Amino acid sequence: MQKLLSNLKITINEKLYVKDPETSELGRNILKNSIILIDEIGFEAFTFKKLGEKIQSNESSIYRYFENKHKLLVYLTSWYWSWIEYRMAFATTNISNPVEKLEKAIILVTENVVDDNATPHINEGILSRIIVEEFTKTLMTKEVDNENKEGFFLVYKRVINRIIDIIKEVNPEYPYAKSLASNIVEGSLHQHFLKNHLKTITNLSEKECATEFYTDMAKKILL
Amino acid sequence: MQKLLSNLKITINEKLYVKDPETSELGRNILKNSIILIDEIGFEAFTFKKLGEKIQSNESSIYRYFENKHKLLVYLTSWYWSWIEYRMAFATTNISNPVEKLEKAIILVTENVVDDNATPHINEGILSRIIVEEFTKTLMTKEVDNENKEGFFLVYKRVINRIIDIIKEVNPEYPYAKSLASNIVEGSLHQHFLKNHLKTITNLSEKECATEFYTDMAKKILL
DNA sequence: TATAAATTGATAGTATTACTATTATATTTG
DNA sequence: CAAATATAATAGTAATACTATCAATTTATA
Repeated sequence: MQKLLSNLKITINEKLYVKDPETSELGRNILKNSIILIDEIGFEAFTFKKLGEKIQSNESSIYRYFENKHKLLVYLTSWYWSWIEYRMAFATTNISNPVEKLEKAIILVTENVVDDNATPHINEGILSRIIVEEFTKTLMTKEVDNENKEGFFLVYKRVINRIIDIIKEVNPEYPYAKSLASNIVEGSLHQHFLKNHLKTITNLSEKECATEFYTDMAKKILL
Repeated sequence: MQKLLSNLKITINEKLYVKDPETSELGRNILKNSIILIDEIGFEAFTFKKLGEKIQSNESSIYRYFENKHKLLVYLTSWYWSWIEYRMAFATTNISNPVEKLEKAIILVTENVVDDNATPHINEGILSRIIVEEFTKTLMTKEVDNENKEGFFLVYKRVINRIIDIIKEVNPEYPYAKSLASNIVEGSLHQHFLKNHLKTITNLSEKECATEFYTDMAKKILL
């Protein structure tokens, strides 16, 4: 549980952890350094043993917080989408013009993320790199249907549903609001991946974000 | 659905295999059954030992064809994109109207794939399911930059480049031809994934394909 | 303050994975 | 028919992904 504003907390599905990592120093250390280590060596090479060495703690202690590294990754990605959802609620509230609301929402899911100093043990900038490189791996497993039933991806779906609702406000006649919303969110991650690794098949340049491309897309489709 | 010309052989980057699997019975058996087994149990659980048991051959024999399961998966996905590229060349050649050409290209990368009987050891229908569930994993590794230099993803990029060229023919003023093309190809895979697993955030229904959504998108953006 | 309870650390152990190496046995080809 | 090549069988290694046990330490509570 993380305080953002004084009264707002990020809550993560209890099934994702054995012991809530936000409740202890070791737990917060696991979160902080797993983000750094996954970013450094990639999720495939990441192990609890290596993390234990990094934080000068024991492998077995980490297992008391997370059953396995997959659930840790789902935890981290859930945290990220909660953080996006929270900021999206803020950014779009009290805006009456639906087009403007959509613009704000698209900015949030397409921009380059920088660290938000409100959470000392989570570096959102690094976490967003993990989202780009590893998020789809949390979905693309043989367990996805069971995990979906358990609510592992609820926050992610909630972010997309918020965008779906705004799209419907902008143009109630458009028949593919759901696909457009999920396409923008997932597509933006993919465009960021391409700009880092397969530069020839994206228009995004090194430090550019995907906002212009997807804002242009949404407006041409909906208006 | 077109058939491959009888004398046409799909050529794959030589760095992806130790011994060309197309040149022997065992090799073709590896290809055929790896597709079936990966589809059945998922790429994470797939091992050369299990494949050896399935084809009544030995783990060590499979290692003489492929260095590791990652390269086998890249081989299979390269095969798939070559097959798509070949059919796209056929489907779009001799069509003078760029919009019609784009429609044909979009159909090829968004439709539901059924087996093409021309290749007895590759079931394209099953292979396309693997593409939906596993393709991004071939890209999203820490080795992506090296492997990209080695040309592992050339065929995939060639398919996208073909679509980029058609988009430019349709509308030379549009500034995001590359991102639109890569978004359609990757996005279509993602929409198919969502219709199978996270149905609430896509408009595609069970047996529907992504053609309508992306054709509509391309036309609204480009025309 | 004493004691119980919970947390963490250290060590050991297991099954599986991802290979490599060796040798024997088929099969193909020249 | 001999030589070359391909495959099968077996063994072995290091790493991974855990589980279990027990001791040491910290924290809570009566």
